[in-house]
Amino acid sequence: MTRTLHPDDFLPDSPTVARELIGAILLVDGIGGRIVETEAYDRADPASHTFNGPTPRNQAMFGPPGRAYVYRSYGIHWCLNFVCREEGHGAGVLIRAIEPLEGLKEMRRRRSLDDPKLLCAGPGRVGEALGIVLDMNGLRLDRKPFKVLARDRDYDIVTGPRIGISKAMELHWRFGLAGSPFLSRRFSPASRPTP
DNA sequence: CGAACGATTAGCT
DNA sequence: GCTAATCGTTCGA
Repeated sequence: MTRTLHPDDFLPDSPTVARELIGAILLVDGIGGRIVETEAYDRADPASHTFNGPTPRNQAMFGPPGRAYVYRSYGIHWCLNFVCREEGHGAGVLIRAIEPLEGLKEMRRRRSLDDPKLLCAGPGRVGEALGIVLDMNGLRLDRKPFKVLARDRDYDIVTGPRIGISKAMELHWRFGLAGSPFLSRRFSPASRPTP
């Protein structure tokens, strides 16, 4: 039995939410799959878009929890985050990789790619496969076009430093489903499953 | 107003 | 492993 996540489920700190999201199902207009990799960001976090306070781009992250924060990465890719904490805090979770389960045909068409292991293995790839666009910025995650279902059981989780950043490398705020073939990158062998 | 810089990816060595 | 591609955001002058 699965439960649709409610905005209140996103009130805890972002590393806690990022960990809870491993194994959850994310669908956009019915297309998507199981979340297998996430990263947490917080206001008091030099690597976060919100570190220097509110700007036009990051306003959604300072809005209420349980909403989408969509941003353009490297002028090319649309990346999806889930806003966490109480309104005004500025925290969120980046969705970095998904195990494709629903709408494989449409995802393959959007990505011009067959290999399911590469369809959603990275935040930009997730954005392309799920059809994320800027119009979705700020939308509630418990309403169309989104559907987010809580994980149906416990999963073994691995952690490590976040990818593609140069600050706060000491924070191990990247979370992954242990052994998943759908990760954007392997976790360091030194990273061990956590309880 | 100009310029540097990315929470990345694909393609090549 | 290395780098070009590509453009909106952000910050300093």
